[in-house]
Amino acid sequence: MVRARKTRLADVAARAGVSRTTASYILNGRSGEMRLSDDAVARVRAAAVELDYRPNRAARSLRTSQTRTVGLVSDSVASGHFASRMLTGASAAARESDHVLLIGETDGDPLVERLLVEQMLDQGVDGIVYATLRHREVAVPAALRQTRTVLLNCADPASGLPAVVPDEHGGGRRAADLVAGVAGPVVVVGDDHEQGTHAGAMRLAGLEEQLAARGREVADVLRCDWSVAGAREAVTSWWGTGVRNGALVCMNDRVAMGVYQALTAREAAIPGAFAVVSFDGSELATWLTPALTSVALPFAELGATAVRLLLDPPPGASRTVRLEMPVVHGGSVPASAAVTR
Amino acid sequence: MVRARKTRLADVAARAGVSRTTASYILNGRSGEMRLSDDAVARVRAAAVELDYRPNRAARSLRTSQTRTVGLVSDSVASGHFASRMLTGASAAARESDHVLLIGETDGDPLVERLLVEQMLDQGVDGIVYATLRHREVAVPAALRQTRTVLLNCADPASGLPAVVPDEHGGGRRAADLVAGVAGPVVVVGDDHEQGTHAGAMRLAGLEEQLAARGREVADVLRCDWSVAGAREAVTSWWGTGVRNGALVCMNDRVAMGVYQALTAREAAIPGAFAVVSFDGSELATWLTPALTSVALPFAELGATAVRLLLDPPPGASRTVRLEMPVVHGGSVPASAAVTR
DNA sequence: GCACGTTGCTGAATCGAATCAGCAGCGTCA
DNA sequence: TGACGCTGCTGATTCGATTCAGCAACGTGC
Repeated sequence: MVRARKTRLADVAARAGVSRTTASYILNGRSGEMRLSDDAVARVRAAAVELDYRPNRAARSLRTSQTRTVGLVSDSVASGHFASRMLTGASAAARESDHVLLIGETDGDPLVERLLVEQMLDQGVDGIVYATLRHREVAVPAALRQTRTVLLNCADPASGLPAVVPDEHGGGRRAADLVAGVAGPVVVVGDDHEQGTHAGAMRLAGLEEQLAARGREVADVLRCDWSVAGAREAVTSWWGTGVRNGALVCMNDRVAMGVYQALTAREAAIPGAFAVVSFDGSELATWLTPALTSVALPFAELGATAVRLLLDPPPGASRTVRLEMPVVHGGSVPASAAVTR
Repeated sequence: MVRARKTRLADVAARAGVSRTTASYILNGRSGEMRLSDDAVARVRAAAVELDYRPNRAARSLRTSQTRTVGLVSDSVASGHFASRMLTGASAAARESDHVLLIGETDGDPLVERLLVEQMLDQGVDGIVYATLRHREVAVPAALRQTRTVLLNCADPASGLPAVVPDEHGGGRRAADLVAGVAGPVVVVGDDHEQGTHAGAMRLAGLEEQLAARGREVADVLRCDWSVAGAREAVTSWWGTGVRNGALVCMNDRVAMGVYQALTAREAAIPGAFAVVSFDGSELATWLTPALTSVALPFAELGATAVRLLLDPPPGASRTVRLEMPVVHGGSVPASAAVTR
């Protein structure tokens, strides 16, 4: 806690033998806007280094009303096991642009949300990323109108705010490509049970579309919530239909874990009898045996993209950026089933 | 983006018919330090509400050199599947005290770490929480000396900085209590392979101590890294020793998952033949069948406690706060084995 | 030798809140 | 009536950087 008296701009200016004005312009890289001798520029630069000058952000913010600060408000992204990587990506991207990332969670409470947004606005954030744990529709709080906002992993059709989301539809098509060559029926496990969640419906739509393009179809959709137990039970009762091979497309990795449990208990071989593919690409996919082939949510990239979009908005940008969902290959699909485009 | 011209303290003062000084004292709850009429106080309060006055943080920070901002620097906490809850707890605790939480990750890169800490110091954070994904020893960067610092999930013996960590030793004793009544040998899966990691050694020490107190002992320690595959293989080769019942104490939930896979493949019943307990208490524990009984890392509490310790340091505080690891009960230990203290 | 343009800077105001030092006005008391 | 003390405030400065407007000093041309 030995904090020496900080050097101010005035100290640098004095040491370089120029005025604060001159020093300010030089250190902000705006010496071109003034006629300044190379000598003066060099002296100021040297003085800044020698004195280890670091501008006082509060003073700068007061003058410029910019804080080099980005807020990220979410329902519960930090609590999410995998979605928290959005924070990793977002904070890295903020750092790239010499900003810092402020985070806060509302846990879905609208009152907390309002207070949190106001708190961030009070702090003078340069913009806010509004994120959700699950890809879904939202209605953002009105206070967000007071600053620049980018939605992350969600959409607010009413507001028309720019958004960064995973390309669930494209992901569905990828899943189709993975299983198109598999013998036996293609069965989806876990329909879109969650109100307002985009993921399920869009993945399914992409899957069906691309399967159709390959002359295949979804034979069955097993209804269950997106949980291990739900999927296990769904597959267990479906087992009674007598199907003994095919492809099981799971709506997320937890569902796939339930599917593994159900199949393993019945000594059905993966990928021998059943190919299994999934969505999420979480670490869980690598823990299963065989490792699960999963169409991944690029969370870190999503977070980083949202922050970049907030800080340097491209001129005539499209309002919604959809990021590709890459396939993380495991061993749950027979190699022979791979269909190249 | 319709941002009306903000109301300043001067506006409030004018509307209330007092000076800025008076308004400032009243709005900061320091009217007691001055002799002020109840009437003036009421008028200022009313004016502030009517004008929706919100102090400019930059101006306040410039004057007071406090920012109501806390930094959290970590190696890769946000990327951790479960440890990211430290962020949840930390940001909630920050909000409680009208602070906001700044986060940044270094990914273990010392250069990035230095830059990140400097960036946060430049921002004028009121303090920094230095966190690690795994509970281990660290050597904090020198720049942290410039501000108040609390370590989270790590310790730096050299610095003597206050720290908040899980009570791994106590957790080990809890695990002992869970399995002390189980028939058959107590076997530990996953020794402390990671350099500088505290968790393994301390859990094991607590386990052995409490088992001894109950007249039991650790029969075997299976060496493996703390991964699903490592644990699965370790148990698989241990199977050759012919032991067909007992208790398997896993060093974390992923290890337990590997143990489940190995046991299930051999049709060894859990908890019938083998009781399984673990450490972490992550969501993974609930995904396994039967649900895993696990001694939990209270990540959210750890994060919250660290921030509280930073913001209101108790006077003669002990330097290291150890938080209890609560048991999350699943079905992987036979009910009869429970030993009450 | 004087007007004029260019070069190379500087002075002073500003952002908005916090805070120290001080000061009218009134009542009281001798 | 004048000294004194109390009440209830206010003026002016400060924090540190940004930025507009302006101005010496010098060279050049006529």
